[in-house]
Amino acid sequence: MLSNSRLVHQPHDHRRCISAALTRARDLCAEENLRLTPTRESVLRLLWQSHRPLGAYQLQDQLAKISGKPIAPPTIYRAVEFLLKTGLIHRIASLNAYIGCPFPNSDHSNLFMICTDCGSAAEVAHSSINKLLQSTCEKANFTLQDQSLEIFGLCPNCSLQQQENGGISSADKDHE
Amino acid sequence: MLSNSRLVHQPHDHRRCISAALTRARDLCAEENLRLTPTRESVLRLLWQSHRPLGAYQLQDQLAKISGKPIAPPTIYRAVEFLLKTGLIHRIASLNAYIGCPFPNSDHSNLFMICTDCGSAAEVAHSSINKLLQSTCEKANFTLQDQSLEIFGLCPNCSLQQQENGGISSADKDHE
DNA sequence: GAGGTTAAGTTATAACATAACATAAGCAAA
DNA sequence: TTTGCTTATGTTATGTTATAACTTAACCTC
Ligand SMILES: [Zn+2]
Ligand SMILES: [Zn+2]
Ligand SMILES: [Zn+2]
Ligand SMILES: [Zn+2]
Repeated sequence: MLSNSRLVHQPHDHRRCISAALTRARDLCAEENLRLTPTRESVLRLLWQSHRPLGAYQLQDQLAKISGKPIAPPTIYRAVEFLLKTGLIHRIASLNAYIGCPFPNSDHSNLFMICTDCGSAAEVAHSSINKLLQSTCEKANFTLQDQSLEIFGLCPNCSLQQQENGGISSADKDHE
Repeated sequence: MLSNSRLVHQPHDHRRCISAALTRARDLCAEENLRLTPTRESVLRLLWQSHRPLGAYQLQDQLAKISGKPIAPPTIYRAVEFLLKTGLIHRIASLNAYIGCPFPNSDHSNLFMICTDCGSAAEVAHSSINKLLQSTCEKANFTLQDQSLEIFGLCPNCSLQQQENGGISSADKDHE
């Protein structure tokens, strides 16, 4: 099981997450002759500012602030489309939001563990889940093409806090 | 594994699907003292007209046609909200669409097998997937609350047709 | 630097969803 | 059977997410 759950949900040097992601992105684009333009790179960087998924219009606001000029929705959606296609980010359908992929180019489960309290989302690549789904599909004569697995609950941090103080939200706390 | 995949993807007397669903709904609402009003029942019936998920505005159009008067979005969303809360339907996040639940009141996987060709969606309750997810969450100290599992591919029918004629879409064919 | 290709800017609008407030229907007790 | 409470619906407006269509600019190749 390839998981970044521990990393996401524990204090860590998040600058390293960001720089590693950007390096991976540059390498991958160089290899495949794709253009990681300034806009695309900015959107990717924004998505790596935290381990929480961001919506298109949050990206729009933040990019406008950074670049000091108004940004129209298509600009964001085009960057997002590119990053999705190259596998550098994922879309989380139940949130209408996007998040950086910690292991592009590897095998994927498209499984996300999303905290309903703090909003963080951890991607998990889990080969036994993939196998189980695959065999389920085979039994049903269903030709599997893609999957979207989103599970909701309390991340380790928020679980602990719930137990400790009886359920006071930590939604505004940040644990990058 | 409790699956209605076979039923969904094979020719069957679909009137029985509809009437069974409505009977279940009436019983369930009677038991729990909930009001299955005409609007709510109409929306449920519309969602059972086929095994394809319908969006809110498709429901709006169709309900308007049936009732002979314009219907505003809130009417649909309220009915949908009620049916979701009572477990009679599900939302399919990646499609922004809704579909009737074939086994309300049972244990759920919230797992849908969605055909990318004909659009049909079959719900599957799969205890080993649930167990696997549960144990995965436990290992990660993640407190599972809810899940949304959507897998995409070709249903048995469309798989066959692809093999036979080399990939001509059957999106406009109906196999209720 | 001409010409093709890809990306970004711009404007408008489609598609999905909810807020807020007014009205009506259902129901239980006075 | 009126009163008053609760729940459901009607109505209008608006918020949120996503894309269409067309123009301009940047990039790359020859
Ligand atoms: Zn990924
Ligand atoms: Zn959390
Ligand atoms: Zn169900
Ligand atoms: Zn099909």
